[in-house]
Amino acid sequence: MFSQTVEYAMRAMLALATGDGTPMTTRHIAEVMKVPQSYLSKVLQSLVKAGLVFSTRGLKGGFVLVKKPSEISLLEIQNAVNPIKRLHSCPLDLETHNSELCPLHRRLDHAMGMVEEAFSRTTLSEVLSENNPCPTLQNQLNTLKEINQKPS
Amino acid sequence: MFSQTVEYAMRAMLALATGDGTPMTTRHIAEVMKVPQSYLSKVLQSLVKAGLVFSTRGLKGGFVLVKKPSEISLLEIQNAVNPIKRLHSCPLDLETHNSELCPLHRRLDHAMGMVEEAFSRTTLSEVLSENNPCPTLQNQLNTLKEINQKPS
DNA sequence: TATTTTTCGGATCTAGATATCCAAATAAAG
DNA sequence: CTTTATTTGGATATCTAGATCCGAAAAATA
Repeated sequence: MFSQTVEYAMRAMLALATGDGTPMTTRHIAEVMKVPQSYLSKVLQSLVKAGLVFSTRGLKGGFVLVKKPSEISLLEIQNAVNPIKRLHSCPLDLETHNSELCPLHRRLDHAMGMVEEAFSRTTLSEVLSENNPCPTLQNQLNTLKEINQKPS
Repeated sequence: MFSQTVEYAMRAMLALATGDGTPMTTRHIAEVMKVPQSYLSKVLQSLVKAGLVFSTRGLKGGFVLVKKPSEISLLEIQNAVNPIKRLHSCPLDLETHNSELCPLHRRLDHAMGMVEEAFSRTTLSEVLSENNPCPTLQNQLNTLKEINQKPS
């Protein structure tokens, strides 16, 4: 139901949210978050264009978040790479600008609205703050933190 | 967010729900519901395979609902053509069969769950029963009823 | 300045969703 | 039995998401 690109974008943003302010490279994010590197490169470009991420080229370059993790919602990420298209008029008759939706599309739009709202209420820091018995993602993030702390 | 195929399937099921028990042809549904006929033909085949619709070939043939409109939910239609894939384990580590999801995928799965529930609570007859100031879909359905009533 | 590391942007490839077309099977009706 | 109307299923075409590759631009460092 959610595109693969959105999944990758959210993983990448979570990775960046564990950062310390120094740029994080595509390669690092890709390895730890298990995202195909060459495609992640495109996803990150979208996030830059959307204004969620700042990039610097060259040696010691990479990506950092523009805002604090507590100020970035899942909805912003979703909309940056794959905007949710809410319904404003019945697709059966696109020419009339009716303010009301038909019963079917009111239901469909309402479902999208629920997702939008849930995503808008969830921030990156909220996701990161949760202690979870399922270790998979947490492990990836911890690994990333260790890599960041080592000057290598 | 919802596939075009799901949209077509729901329109077709609504059309069939206005029927009187005599088979309705692909062409009729396609014209009134403004769905590409040749593609609708494939969508209807999916609905038949899923057991939601019964088909008869030949002259006077067409499609009828297997159950009453009040017993058919939007979720059944969605799942017939494009099943919602709930998350049961973190996609980052598919091998472990963890019962718990990581914080990110718990959120994503929860959003899908809300949609599933909303769709499961909505039946075709519920959608049809709503009076709506926006006429578009209602017009299509009324047109269809008139066509059905005429022996032509 | 030369070297190294990185993002950027364009070209391309692949797979799946969307869509079309047609011959074969099936059923009703003359 | 023939004709007509219909679904079925296969082949195929088109479009978009997902994914890869590479040269050019940019930045740090020696």
